[in-house]
Amino acid sequence: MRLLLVEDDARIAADISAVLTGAGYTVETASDGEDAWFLGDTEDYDLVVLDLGLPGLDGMSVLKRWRGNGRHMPVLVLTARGSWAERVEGIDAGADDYLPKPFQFEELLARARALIRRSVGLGAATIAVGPLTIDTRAMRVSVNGVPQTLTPLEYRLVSYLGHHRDRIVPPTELQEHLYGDDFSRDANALEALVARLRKKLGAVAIGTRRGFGYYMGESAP
Amino acid sequence: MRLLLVEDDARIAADISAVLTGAGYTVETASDGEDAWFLGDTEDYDLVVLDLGLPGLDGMSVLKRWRGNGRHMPVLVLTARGSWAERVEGIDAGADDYLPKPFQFEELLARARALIRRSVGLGAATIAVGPLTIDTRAMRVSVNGVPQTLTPLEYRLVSYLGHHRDRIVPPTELQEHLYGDDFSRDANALEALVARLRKKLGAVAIGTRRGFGYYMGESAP
DNA sequence: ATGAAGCTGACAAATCGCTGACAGGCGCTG
DNA sequence: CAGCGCCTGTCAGCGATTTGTCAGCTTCAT
Repeated sequence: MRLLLVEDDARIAADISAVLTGAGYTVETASDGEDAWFLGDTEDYDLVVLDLGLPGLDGMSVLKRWRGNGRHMPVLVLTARGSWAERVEGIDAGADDYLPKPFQFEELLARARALIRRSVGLGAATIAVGPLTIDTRAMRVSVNGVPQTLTPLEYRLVSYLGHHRDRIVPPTELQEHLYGDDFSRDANALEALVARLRKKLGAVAIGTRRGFGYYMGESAP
Repeated sequence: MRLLLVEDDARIAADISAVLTGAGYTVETASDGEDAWFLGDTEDYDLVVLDLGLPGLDGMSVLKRWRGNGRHMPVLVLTARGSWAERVEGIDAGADDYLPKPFQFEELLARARALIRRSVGLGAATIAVGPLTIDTRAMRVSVNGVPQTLTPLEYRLVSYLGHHRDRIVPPTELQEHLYGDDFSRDANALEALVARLRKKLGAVAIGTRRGFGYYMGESAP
């Protein structure tokens, strides 16, 4: 299950992201309205968690634009407590549920589960890229039908690249996704991780475009 | 097995809850319609026991809303004796069974078992996984035909994993089903429980996928 | 040819899960 | 009510796995 988290406060975003990741979701984040709008419009998410107070384009406008463009993924809106006006406006704009801040993480998880279940049910659970099959429900990857044992971090990398197949993903984006904004790590950690993965999945599974990033599937010249 | 008990009279709720807990279920309670609706909408229960006379949102409306949102868990409704009108309305609203008050606790337990068994499918009272046999009616587990003595908590864990065989169950999900939404426990409690179980049932009974969760049955690489 | 970017194998650190021991709580019994 | 036994959570330590770091090597573009 793939989530988009839209939250401008980096610390809060990191916390929420950690909780959701821990619950088994693949989390991507956007910190301003433009980013959020672009990602929600071009990528497929199983759920969007949307904070309303954003720099640039505000959350409500982002939501309206998505719906206007026919994007129907469930959206969970984080509101200030008791802000009725916002809730009413949100309903009109197409929000599916609300969570007043501050909230318990357990409650966030519960609502996220409820929304995902209601909308997708089980959803398309596998992604196929070349010889690879990624089963997002069992969190398992097969090469030519042979299941592989991946570590959690390895799995997250494959999953992310799989969701962004045929696109070159810059290292910074991958680091952000894998490690959040914890910048303590050596840049080489990612390269080492890729090396280990290629050893398990075959060298062709992940491609490199020197100076730009990594990709799975076909990359344009 | 995780149950939601909806009952506004605190004394009655406590009694029923005690009986159900004693029968090996994890019971959570709601004392008004709003609570009940929210919990039933966001959490996964194997059965809901619903009293109709509630303050705030009444039981029948709660049930209708759940069904309207696509929530299909079995619901056992507690009605006043001989209230035919209620029964008919309840059937339309999506209730699965009725129990006229006052009732014997044994009857409540019998109906609860029946509903849960029916919903799990197969109607089978026993689950077989590898060398294990789980008799859900007697709440007993056998290894190669040899009955084992399990504590209530141990049984619930085996039972849950058995119902979800061949699937990796994340620790968070297990905690939720074993302990309800009581989040106070140390993460290690679950590990300790698994260790005790493996000692009784054999090390192979429960598998671990490091970083992902536990499973019973086939999920090996 | 040369420097930067990326790869790799070895090692070290951090993390995760397992286990045995212990203790508090609860119910049962005398 | 005290004493006992069982169930279960907590703690601390261990061992295995996972992940980060480092140093040296290869590859690629200019």
